[in-house]
Amino acid sequence: MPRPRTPLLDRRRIGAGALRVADEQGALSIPALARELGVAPSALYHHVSGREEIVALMREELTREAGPDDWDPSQPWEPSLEAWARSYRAAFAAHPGAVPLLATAPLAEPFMHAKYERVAALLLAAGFAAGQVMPLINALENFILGSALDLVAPPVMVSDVARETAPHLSAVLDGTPADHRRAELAFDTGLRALLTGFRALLPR
Amino acid sequence: MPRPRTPLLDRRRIGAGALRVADEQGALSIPALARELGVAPSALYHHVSGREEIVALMREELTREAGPDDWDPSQPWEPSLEAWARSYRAAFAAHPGAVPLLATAPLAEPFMHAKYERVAALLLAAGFAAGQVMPLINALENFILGSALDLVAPPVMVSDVARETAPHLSAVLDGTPADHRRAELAFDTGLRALLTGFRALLPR
DNA sequence: ACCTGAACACCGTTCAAGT
DNA sequence: ACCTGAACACCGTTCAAGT
Repeated sequence: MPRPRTPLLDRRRIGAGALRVADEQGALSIPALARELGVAPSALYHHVSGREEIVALMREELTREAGPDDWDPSQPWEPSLEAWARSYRAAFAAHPGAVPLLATAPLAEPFMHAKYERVAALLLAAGFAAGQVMPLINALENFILGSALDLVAPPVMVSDVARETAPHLSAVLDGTPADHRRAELAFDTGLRALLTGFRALLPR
Repeated sequence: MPRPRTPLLDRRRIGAGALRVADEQGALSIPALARELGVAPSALYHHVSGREEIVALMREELTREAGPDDWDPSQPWEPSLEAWARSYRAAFAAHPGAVPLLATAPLAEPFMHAKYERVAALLLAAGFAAGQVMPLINALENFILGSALDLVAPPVMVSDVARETAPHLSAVLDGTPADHRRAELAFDTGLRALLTGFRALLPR
């Protein structure tokens, strides 16, 4: 059935479909995506330039699902920035299978400008110098990206032999959760530390 | 020439060769690696189980190049931890083309135990609680990983149209370097903030 | 034990043909 | 404009054969 009266595909559907495929299979292939969308692989190339653009559409869809950042700009900067970081990471956490594909580049696409604009306004209003703001956002983003990858990291296993040669490592690992709370704890710890460090930069 | 008297390949050479290929081509393929090493692609499978293991060998080689962490354990924890983080990231920075391949998982391989052991010992000696140490290391590692990816991130471009809709973003971008110093600055800023935040966790 | 060369299934992309 | 089906170059991996 060539040329259906109402198009089977559009960029939005492609992005969302790719995200589903990556979620289910832990990887993305064009044939798998075409199957998911009920079309032939070649049909996709009428809407996107190639695989790379599909991944960009996945990022766009992910951001959409993260929801609007509707935080109140009159609120204090710290809880607002924290909420932004958490929702950003939560969006990744909702798609663990897609993380290795998506967390390899910051969401520096045009549709992200609105988000950056609000964060920049927030930090400027908080009293940070203009030259400080972008590095701060950048650093926080790096931490979030790395923490997203940490969501799908294999657990650190210390073998019994290593127990003798690495007593301190063994000791600190014993006191650390091995399940999903490990990554949560690392994220919480780092986020808190970053915010504390940011606060110390403000004039008093 | 099958079965040379002295083997053409070993795991060490494979890891180093793969790193060179990724550096030069920005990607790794088995045929390209085989060409680099002067063998047939199938020869590789006598030494590694597959592509995934080759990437693991690349990480191993990267760590080797980062050099031994020979910091003095009697030194204060903060400059030592900072030096560790910087050398870790510098290893990535030396192989920008390989970063997307390598920065997707923490170096949680067995050969990393020695490194973790020393950092754990350092932080315990500094007075951090046993339950705090692993989350701290984990958080720092996430930041380093994200910062490594940032090394190869496309520059954030704000078009002229966006200038009107995103005045704050435009303002803070004007005060930020667009070249390689952008990523340096973000890393320095985040690292400093993290260390400050860590310090605040210590009992006084 | 270590390498080659042929072979296989699969992938991303292109393009002529159909409506 | 939008989809199909055939086709192409390429990739990761396997395996029999050679020393």
